[in-house]
Amino acid sequence: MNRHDPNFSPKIIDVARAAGVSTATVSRAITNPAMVTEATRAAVMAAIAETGYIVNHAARNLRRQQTGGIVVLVPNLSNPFFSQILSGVAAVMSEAGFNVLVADTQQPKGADLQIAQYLHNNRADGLIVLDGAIPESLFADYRRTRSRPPVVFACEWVEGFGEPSVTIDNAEGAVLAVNHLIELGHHKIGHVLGPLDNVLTIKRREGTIAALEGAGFPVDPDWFFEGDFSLASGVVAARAWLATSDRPTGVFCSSDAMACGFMAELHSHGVRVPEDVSVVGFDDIEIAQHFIPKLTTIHQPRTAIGEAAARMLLARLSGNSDDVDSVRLTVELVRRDSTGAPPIR
Amino acid sequence: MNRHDPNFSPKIIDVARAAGVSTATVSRAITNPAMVTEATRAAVMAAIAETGYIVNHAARNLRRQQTGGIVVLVPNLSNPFFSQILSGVAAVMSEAGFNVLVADTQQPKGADLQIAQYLHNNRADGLIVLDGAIPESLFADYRRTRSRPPVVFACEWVEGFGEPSVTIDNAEGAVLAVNHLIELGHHKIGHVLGPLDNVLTIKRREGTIAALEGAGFPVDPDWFFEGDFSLASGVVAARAWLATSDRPTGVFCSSDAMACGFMAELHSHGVRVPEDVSVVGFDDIEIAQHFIPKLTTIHQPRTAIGEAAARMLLARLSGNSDDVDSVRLTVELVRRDSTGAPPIR
DNA sequence: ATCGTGCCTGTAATCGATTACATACGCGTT
DNA sequence: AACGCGTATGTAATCGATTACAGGCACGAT
Repeated sequence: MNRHDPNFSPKIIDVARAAGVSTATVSRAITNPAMVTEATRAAVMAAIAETGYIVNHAARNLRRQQTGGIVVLVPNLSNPFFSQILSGVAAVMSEAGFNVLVADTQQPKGADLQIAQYLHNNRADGLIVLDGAIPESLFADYRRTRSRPPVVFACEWVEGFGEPSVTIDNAEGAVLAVNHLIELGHHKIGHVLGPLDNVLTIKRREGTIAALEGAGFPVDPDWFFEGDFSLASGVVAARAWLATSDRPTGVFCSSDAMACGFMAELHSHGVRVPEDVSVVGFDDIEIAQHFIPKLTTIHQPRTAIGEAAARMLLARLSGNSDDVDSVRLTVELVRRDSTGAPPIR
Repeated sequence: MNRHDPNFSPKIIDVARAAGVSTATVSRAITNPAMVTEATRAAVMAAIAETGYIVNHAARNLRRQQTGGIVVLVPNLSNPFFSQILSGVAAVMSEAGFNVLVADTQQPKGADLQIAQYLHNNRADGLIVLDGAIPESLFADYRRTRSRPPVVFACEWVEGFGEPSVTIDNAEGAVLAVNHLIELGHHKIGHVLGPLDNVLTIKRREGTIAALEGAGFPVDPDWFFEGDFSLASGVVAARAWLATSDRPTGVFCSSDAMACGFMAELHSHGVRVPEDVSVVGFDDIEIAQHFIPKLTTIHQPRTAIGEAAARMLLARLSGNSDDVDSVRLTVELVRRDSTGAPPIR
């Protein structure tokens, strides 16, 4: 195996020889150009081009005591909501030269063990966590060491965990949604929730109740339907709504997916949106503006969330800033066709 | 920094000492249990548990001349279609102990360079490529070396590339869709295509034309609308359809997203589906069964595609099988509410 | 002329696990 | 008793880049 062998992959020593310098100089020319002369740098760069050298990351990482990658902990990769955040993360991170690893936290097979590994040690230099439901127990070791990789939460977070996060104002979003219904004249307002122990569910419910009470409207437990953010659970909620004797005329769903499932099921029972009932979603996923009717919803900037989280992690990795603070991005109401005045009864 | 320092992370030598053996034996006990005595193995395992040892992957990878990871080249991460395939890949790969790296092939910033790196060298042990539109030039180096990482295509592929793939029978899917419309009595059948240079577009168009010609029906170029698989392009196609004087009564869209955009736009112009026009999609994404009307479409097993691709790559990585053959998974027609008899004119 | 200072470069140790090679031991054969 | 063979283990080289440390050189100050 020499330089004419098609399998030959040049090492730093080959570049050094070609440039007539030492390996140390080559290394410096690559990672810290200011340390070498203009002339040497040029010679090294030429030698690199000539030999077709590419650094061996395993060797670099071993020596530098890092991994060159960050991992994103995603609950349910196949959910488009998360994949768009992942997209933002990947854009920023791969530009910064980091590998982006993904791990699905809801994978049945030993996901916990895998997550523990990522949290604990040397598979990744940092993590971005999109899942607020990581079991406490997994963090036990984490808190104990000081050499733990930095964590940034995005979207969801773990209350009281003490690591920075990039989130939106979920309560505010709910307030916007409910106030919109109130302004349209609705008096009886319902809410389709996500999983009860989910942080987003909790905040959005708080906002919903606050807006309702602020306007002096009833908060009827019969009008709160539990879901899990999925399309299918929106369908289930619609059936519950149909089975309610005194139905709310406006319904705020805690995700667009649930709103779509909700509307789809109502439609197949002959209930019209917005004539019979108004529906507001949350997220503004792509389909929202193309659904029939076009869905009024709370827009969250998903790609921006991912990018912000990535930049925050980058800041923490570069070390000079342990003072990174949590960021809260703004949400806004997007009025479309799924909301209107309540039916005149 | 000793074993009582909270930053101390045990090395293989610490385990070796704790177990009273050499590092070589520890290594063997971990990776090749059959090579050591029952008793030694137990002692090593106990020592590992006691010390809390976790292997340093950078060191292992350096020595083994591998990276421990595979990369998935995804065109547009935020597309739910791809993220679900990614999900299947991740499930299989992380269970097999591989890191799963993702890279978006459509990222503006030097994506090409990044892809070239992945193809060329030591960032990944293998790749799964979901994008059939990777520029030929990037493969130039790849073909030249024999030490290249194995590649498996999934969904899309590069014609004549000579690496195995996991695909569906796209032409067959199109035939199923068109025949369904024909059976319902449609005579004038249109087709909304993806990007013209896309392999899926090409195969699906071939199937469409074959089915049409097989039934002795006209293939009218005015009834073929170019799109790009996105919702937005479905909207554009609908406008084109509306502007056509002699409109097809049945339209087969090459993706569900386009079908939804198509139907949404028709709806806002007062055209009813399926009364005025029947629409068939392709993919069977989650929203298809909840859209209004529920979308008749061609189902593809996305998670299964990802899993199959991952297993195929695993087989190639384990080396013993350079004889892995391409796999073609079956598609099927799912009849829902967006298709019906053509209008009586 | 001598010394100090700063800049650039080279030598060699280092990161931590794997594995080629060497050794030691036990046991059955001749 | 000597030998061969197989199994289990240890010793030390190795993967390839980074970087601590040690020169060496030029230039200005004394």
